[in-house]
Amino acid sequence: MTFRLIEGGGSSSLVFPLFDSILDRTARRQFQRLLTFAEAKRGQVVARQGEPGHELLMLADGVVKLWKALPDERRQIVAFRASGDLISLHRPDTPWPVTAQAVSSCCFLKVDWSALRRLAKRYPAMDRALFDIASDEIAGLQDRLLMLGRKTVEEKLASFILEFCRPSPVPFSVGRDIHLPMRRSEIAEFLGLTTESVSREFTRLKRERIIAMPRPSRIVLLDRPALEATAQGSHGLAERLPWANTSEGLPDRPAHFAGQAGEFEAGKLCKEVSDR
Amino acid sequence: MTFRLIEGGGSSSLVFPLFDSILDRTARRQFQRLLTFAEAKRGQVVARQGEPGHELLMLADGVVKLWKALPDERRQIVAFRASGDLISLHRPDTPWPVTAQAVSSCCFLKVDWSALRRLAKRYPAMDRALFDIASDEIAGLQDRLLMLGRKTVEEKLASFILEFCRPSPVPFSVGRDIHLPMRRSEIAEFLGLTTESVSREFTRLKRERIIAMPRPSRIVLLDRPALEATAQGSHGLAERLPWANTSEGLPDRPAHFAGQAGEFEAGKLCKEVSDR
DNA sequence: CGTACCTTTGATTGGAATCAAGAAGAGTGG
DNA sequence: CCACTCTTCTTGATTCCAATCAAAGGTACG
Repeated sequence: MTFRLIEGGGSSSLVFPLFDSILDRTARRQFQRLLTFAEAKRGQVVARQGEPGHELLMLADGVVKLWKALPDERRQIVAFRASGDLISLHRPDTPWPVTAQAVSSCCFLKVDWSALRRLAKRYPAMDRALFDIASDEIAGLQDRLLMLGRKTVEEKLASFILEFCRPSPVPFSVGRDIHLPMRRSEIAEFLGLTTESVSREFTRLKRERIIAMPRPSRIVLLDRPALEATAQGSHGLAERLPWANTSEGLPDRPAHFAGQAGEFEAGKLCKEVSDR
Repeated sequence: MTFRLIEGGGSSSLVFPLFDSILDRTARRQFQRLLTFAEAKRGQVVARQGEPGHELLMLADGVVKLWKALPDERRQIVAFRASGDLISLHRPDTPWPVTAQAVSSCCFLKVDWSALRRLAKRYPAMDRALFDIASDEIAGLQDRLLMLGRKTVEEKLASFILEFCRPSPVPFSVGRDIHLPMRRSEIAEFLGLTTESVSREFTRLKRERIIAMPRPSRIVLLDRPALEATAQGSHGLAERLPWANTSEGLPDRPAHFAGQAGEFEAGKLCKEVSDR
């Protein structure tokens, strides 16, 4: 996939997929003037947890990892970012909630939050777009919670591999040959595992002809359905409970609400409640 | 804490903490007209994963759990919601990414997303408020990822207890006596553990005089500092590495960027990149 | 071509899950 | 108010999956 940051001609300048569709010609030009360009090499810390976060960072090329750590050296990678992604979504007035570090050579664009908000005042669609992006991020994080909390090693790794070949504008793929820019230890820190477990599971998938690995950083999908089945937890092939009936004793009702109180009328309904 | 939904008089109507501060008198009245009231008893499903999510739900009283499940019955509770919270933040046009189920008797308010967005067009501050809320949600989820991926049983439970006594307008507390509306199994599904592990750990904290439990659903904090230390992973009391020096071989630089290219000038910088 | 890091593989340990009862609450109806 | 029942919570014994410990290939890079 080719990502063209800014065209030389200056005519049909594709600023950033993010705001491109919602801004008109004038706004895009204004937006561009706010941008600052920056680069980082593998390993470099782009933003540190706790530091003030006045700027919105947009990754133009490369891969970045976002992580948090405990007092000892245990680390959890919270997300990987690829071209086109915003690096982090946090309130302008709050410090960075994570540390952002380059996994491969990166270049990105910076915008000052205050300037962006001034612009957003005239183009409210920007705020809505930001909310939509944040919502997608939330949905992704929720999926990852399920993965971290409940999946086994094999399910975790299968999910991981699939996550990086899913959308059409694939971040790391060339044909059916996927390039993994991150190290085993980084995959492990993303999945809540150890390097050894990741490695062992890669070998197992290789042995079972589900993937091939010409070299450690390169993956070829041989049996995508099998990988998808593994990711969802079809261990051997048994146990396939219809998961609808697991709701602890509650009648499996189709409707949303049973209480379904009538329409709410302002000033009429006076409901005072205290917790317990 | 007492939460007054709508005052009878109709004068100083406190709609919802969420939008109350950013809307003027007129807007608040308009907003109120959009609201619908609903209730749910313990165990009831309020919204089901996959169903269309045209409505924004705001919890007025009670506790709700949001969860996802794997094909087998493994479940992960993604969040608990208490009075004043939005139940879920997802794009208006997408289905519910989680299932929302009442943990205790609840009542809440519903707003149709389309109507809300129409209103937001005239009061853009609403969109910004939504983004801020979503950002907070993201930060919380990131913390939870670290917890699920890297913390031990004792650290998880300590974190959990602290999470429900932190903010001043405490959701479930009365004085120093905290009421837990959720069952052990629900705590386990939240922490990525089993019921037994949760129970065992509660007993351990009790034995070590860090908490007391007059009855299973009631907790008294006896030694908050000890609990906080446990939550952050101070096992015995040893190992207290300065975590700054863990960055894999990268010089622990204070600055953000080394590349720090000069100002970006539109139409001048033409950078074309392809992944690898 | 050597060196340093990364990855893989093997042997062993350990922590949380699982399996299995028992104890304590909560709710019900007499 | 008190049996009776059902659910939830606690505790114990055992198993098993992934972490840890340890060492031997591979890869990349100067």
